[in-house]
Amino acid sequence: MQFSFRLPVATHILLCIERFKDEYKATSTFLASSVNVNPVIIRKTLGQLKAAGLVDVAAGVGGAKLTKSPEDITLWDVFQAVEEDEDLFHFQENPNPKCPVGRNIHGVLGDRLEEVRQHMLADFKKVTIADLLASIEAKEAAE
Amino acid sequence: MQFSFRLPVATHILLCIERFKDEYKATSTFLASSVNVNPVIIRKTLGQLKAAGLVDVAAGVGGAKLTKSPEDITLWDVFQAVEEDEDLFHFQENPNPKCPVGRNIHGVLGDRLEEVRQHMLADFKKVTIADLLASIEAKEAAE
DNA sequence: CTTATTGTAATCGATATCATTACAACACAA
DNA sequence: TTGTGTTGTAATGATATCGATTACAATAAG
Repeated sequence: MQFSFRLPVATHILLCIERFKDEYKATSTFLASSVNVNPVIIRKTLGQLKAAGLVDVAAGVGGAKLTKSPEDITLWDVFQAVEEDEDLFHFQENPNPKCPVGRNIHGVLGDRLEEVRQHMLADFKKVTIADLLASIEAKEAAE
Repeated sequence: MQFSFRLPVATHILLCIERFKDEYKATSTFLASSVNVNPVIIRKTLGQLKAAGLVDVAAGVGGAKLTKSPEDITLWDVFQAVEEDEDLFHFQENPNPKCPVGRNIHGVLGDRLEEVRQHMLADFKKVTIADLLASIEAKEAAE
């Protein structure tokens, strides 16, 4: 069980926009060629990033730009933009209310799992687009 | 995007086995009536917990028992028993190798996300079946 | 008006999950 | 030995989600 491609794809998009901002217009076709997914997927994801206020997309003329500096965009922003804000795990809707375990498990286990999720979100906040771009440049320079 | 029912169901099973160990034989039918899923799901999950060494299941005569004390079983054990040990997110298989972002994103972003996953697993280790049972008893006593 | 692009809907195939039925294997008791 | 209750497992079906793809109206600029 895994999360979908969406966070990695959205992150890839933001990195490409920033990395090539002075060289290429960031159209869905251009971005699709780096990520290697269908341009429609790029447009949908770009739509989510736009709704979250992370990018501006030029209708008609084409191209996307970041609305903030890459130091100010974290994986948390990206995750919130492309994933539903929901529990980490599914819970059985109707456990047996006559069983002490059944009638309390959602509350008790759900609380613990929500804490885990909050830690995960806090971790996401520690990583910025600028960090990732710096790591990429470092790797490029290394070899 | 969420993880499946499996961790909550498996946890529910372990809690019921322990909670009712002196009152009822923990058959798949009995457990199914508390969790409210099909007994076959219980048997499959019980099979995973058995493979992970967390329970003994009596073939033929029926019933399951914990192999360790509930203080020594954590959500990490349960998670490992029922979920694949894989990346948290899918990555695009073939990003463009001619693009500096495309050829480095898996390495760079994958590393950060793996750290997040390790933190999540560490969080799971902090919660035991005994903790959860204590919380349930506390809730029961409260009202 | 032409051109390139975005935004969006619709459809398709693939995959995963859980529910359910069915049945052989098994352990124990009468 | 036979009967009963149970486990282990295979097979099937319904449902949901995801990503790929096609299609096309709306948009902006020359």
